[in-house]
Amino acid sequence: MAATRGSPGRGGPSAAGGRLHRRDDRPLRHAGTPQALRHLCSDIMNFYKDFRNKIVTELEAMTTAGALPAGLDYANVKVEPPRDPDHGDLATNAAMVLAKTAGQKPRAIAEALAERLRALPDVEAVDVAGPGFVNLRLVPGFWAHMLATVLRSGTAWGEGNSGRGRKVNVEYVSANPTGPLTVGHARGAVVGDALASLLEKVGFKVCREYYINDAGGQVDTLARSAYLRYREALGERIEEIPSGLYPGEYLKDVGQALSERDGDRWIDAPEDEWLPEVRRFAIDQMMEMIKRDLAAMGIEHEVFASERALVERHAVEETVAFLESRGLIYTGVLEPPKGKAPEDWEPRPQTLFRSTEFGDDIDRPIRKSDGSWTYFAADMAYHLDKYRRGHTTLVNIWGADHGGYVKRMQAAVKALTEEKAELRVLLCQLVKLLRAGEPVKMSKRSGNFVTLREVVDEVGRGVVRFIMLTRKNDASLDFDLEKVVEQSKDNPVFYVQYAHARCHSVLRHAGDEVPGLSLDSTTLADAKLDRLTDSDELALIKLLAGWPRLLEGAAEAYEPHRVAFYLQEVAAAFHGLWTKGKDDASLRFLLPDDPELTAARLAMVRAVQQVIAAGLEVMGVEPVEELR
RNA sequence: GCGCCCGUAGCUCAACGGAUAGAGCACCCGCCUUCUAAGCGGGCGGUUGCAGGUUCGAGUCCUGCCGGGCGCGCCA
Repeated sequence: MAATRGSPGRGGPSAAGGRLHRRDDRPLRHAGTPQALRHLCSDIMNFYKDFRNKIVTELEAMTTAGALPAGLDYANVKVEPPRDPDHGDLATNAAMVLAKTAGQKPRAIAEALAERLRALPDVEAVDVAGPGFVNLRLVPGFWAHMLATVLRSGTAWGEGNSGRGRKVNVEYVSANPTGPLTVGHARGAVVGDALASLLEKVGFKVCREYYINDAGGQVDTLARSAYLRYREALGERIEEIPSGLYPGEYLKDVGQALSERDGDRWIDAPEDEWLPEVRRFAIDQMMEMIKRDLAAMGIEHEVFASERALVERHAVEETVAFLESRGLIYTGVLEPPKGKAPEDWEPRPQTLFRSTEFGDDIDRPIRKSDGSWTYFAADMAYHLDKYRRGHTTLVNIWGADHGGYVKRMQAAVKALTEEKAELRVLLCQLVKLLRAGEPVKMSKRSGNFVTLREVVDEVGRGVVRFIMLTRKNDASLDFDLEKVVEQSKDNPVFYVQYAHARCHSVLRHAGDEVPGLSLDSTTLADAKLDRLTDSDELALIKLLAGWPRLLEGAAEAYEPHRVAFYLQEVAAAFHGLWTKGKDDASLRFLLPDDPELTAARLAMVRAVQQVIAAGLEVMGVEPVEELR
């Protein structure tokens, strides 16, 4: 029953090995196309990149001047925020990285570089610290400028173009059409959907996809189970659901609907007559239910791919023929697994795919003994199909119980695409559903699990989506139905939403307390933003300025949960400032005696509100404007 | 037995190969005449499971152990 792909997960083992590396941005040649414009835009918005370019330029100048040898590799030169804000706004490791090949001491390179960087615009101070870090502090005016940029960019703030319009296929949920979605599926659903949004946000063309496993034995079981309910709907008394069939009560609806459509047409028919039709009917009903449940979560897939359709159009044969032509299919006998009860084991010749040639541990069977294809064979055909539709970056979101399936699928993708496509798999760990600390018992309706719908109906879709992103996907997650609706700082959903609502609260009051101010963000961008000088105000603005970088990093690592953590940081910084205004009235946002400063403060508040809203949008959570 | 994932404060978890490993909870001490105290500030708390290795630098990468989870020929 766990036989679905959508279990909870893990974030990315392959995070380090992914092919989504951003190359250094080249100077722009043609500014005519929208893409080029966007590229230019992203360089300006992610100021870390901008400064990295400037620093590399200075390093090249040092080479020209003879201070550094030629032919240095700048690939490892990084520009990033220092961990400790006291060290400045930007730090670079350039001197330490280049020291060895340059044959100079890191501190010496650092000093020379620092001297040059001091001359750059917007740079207030540069110093060398530790083993050779070069720390830059930027002028306050730079942050005022950044804040204005945030406001002028509006909801587009943070969008980047590291994806360069490349296609990415994200396959997620892909639950078997044998029952309603469960809480376990919810995690994969949310992780996949948020990842897709994240990738879109940085410029990938994303296809959201669902693979319907409608060809195996499980859907025959579904058909037989539904048939029983059909007879029940026609008045027959069903004592007990035989073991091996699905007992879930949701199938009563299917039986009822079938009886209404077909009457008693199948009641005396032999199984081989009714099964195909009942199966199709039941699958359709299940998929409608699943789509409704996904819609309740705000999830909509672009493509629903059917395993049965692949089989019926002989795509599997075609796929296997391709592999055969490459000499990758053979008949052989596998070794018995060690350490596993070998009781019913007997050596048996099987049709095998040489997945070991592509990194798998053993070769994998592609045919069952009844001659039909294994799930794996069909899945290979499916992945080839994705590739042929133009996707060279494939992402699958699976439950952790599918971990053993990853290598063979990656091997298959390598073989089928001749290494032109890459498959990355995110495994989602289990979700433990609790209520006030106690495990929640199974649901009768689903037959086994608490359904996603039940949970969404109880706590709301935004809460489900946010909580599912509060852990890395490879860590298990406790979902406590009581805690997640608690209105306290312990509840991250509430905490972030509260910050957003507080922003709106301030903006609502602004008109009364300081009349005549425009609250429009582009107007606020023209406020005297250099009047924001408090260290916590600047810290907040710097945090907002880091949103593009956060997005790019999260997308590159395939870790949508980082957005949730970032929003908690923004919320904390904002709540902190709020309370600071309680202690020190001069730090209040609304100051009737100083409309100019008020406008600047409101600009900051508006920017916080915008960034939180943008982050929640990536997560698929609706921001609330009021919490009372 | 083999493969994959995980192991960080008492608890739940962060940390882009970087500087003195960070939050929250719990515990202790503070902050509401004022924009939502549904909040904020401070204190306490660590040999990042163990041992090696690579690196200028390792919680992060590599190897080996220990502990936990998942998986391991015709289930999907």
